[in-house]
Amino acid sequence: MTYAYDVYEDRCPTRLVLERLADKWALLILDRLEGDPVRFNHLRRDIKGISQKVLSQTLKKLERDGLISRSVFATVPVTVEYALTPLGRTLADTVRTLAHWAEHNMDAVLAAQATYDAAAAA
Amino acid sequence: MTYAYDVYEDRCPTRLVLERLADKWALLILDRLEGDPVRFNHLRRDIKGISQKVLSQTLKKLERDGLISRSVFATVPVTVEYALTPLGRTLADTVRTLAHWAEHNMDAVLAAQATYDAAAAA
DNA sequence: CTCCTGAGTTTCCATTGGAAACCTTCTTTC
DNA sequence: GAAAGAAGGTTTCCAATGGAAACTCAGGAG
Repeated sequence: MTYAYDVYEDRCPTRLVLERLADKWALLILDRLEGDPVRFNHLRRDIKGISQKVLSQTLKKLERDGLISRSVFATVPVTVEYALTPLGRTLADTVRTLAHWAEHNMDAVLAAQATYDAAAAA
Repeated sequence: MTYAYDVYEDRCPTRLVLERLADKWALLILDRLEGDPVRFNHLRRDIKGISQKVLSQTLKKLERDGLISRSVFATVPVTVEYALTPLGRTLADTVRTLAHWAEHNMDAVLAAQATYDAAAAA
């Protein structure tokens, strides 16, 4: 089965979706949302280094694309929970693998960098 | 088994690797390099819309991290081939899944966007 | 001579990203 | 009753990144 879409094509709408996923913050957010829903400030604390602006922007884009859902609860102060949608859940395994690949292969990457830099300096 | 690295931590070196992978051009390049080695201008033509500057920069970074290899052949004009390294090959399945997820789910994403935009306009 | 190809580098401008301050509503603390 | 705090953002500003296009260099081909 072939698809009408081709991510190698400029101007294909899939490119826009790829740009959404090919973002370090988006990947970390999707990874973090596996499991129970998480509140805004909880995400902000867990994903160290993300700014509120970028977190807010990224959540909005992921919600628009149907990957996550946003639920508001009328508590005081108001509580907002984010969670993966069924569509977002289809990405969970892939995102987890990619986001954590670095943790498993960091030593190999560091060794490669050292070799490369040594050769470049020579 | 746990790892010394944690991609949720700011300042963890894995963050740098995640930033490398979380890039639309890097993903498309890695995906395209599955299979036989590919030359610079061939990549440029296949990955529509990439500029020479960004292609060159991205290839250099991926090479430094040990994910791809660069081979120069003394033809005229000189030929340069890029290929996945064994380390890069460990990412092949994940990258392919992520890069092509949009192709398989584009209709669902477009529907979600339409719903979101309609609700926002109301 | 001039043009063409492969593999880049350089230049320039527009968009994006991060840091930090600000906003709003309600509650608790002094 | 003034101030501070928590939740969930928005706004502002500057620096870094991204894309478009031109330029480089070497060696053929016409």
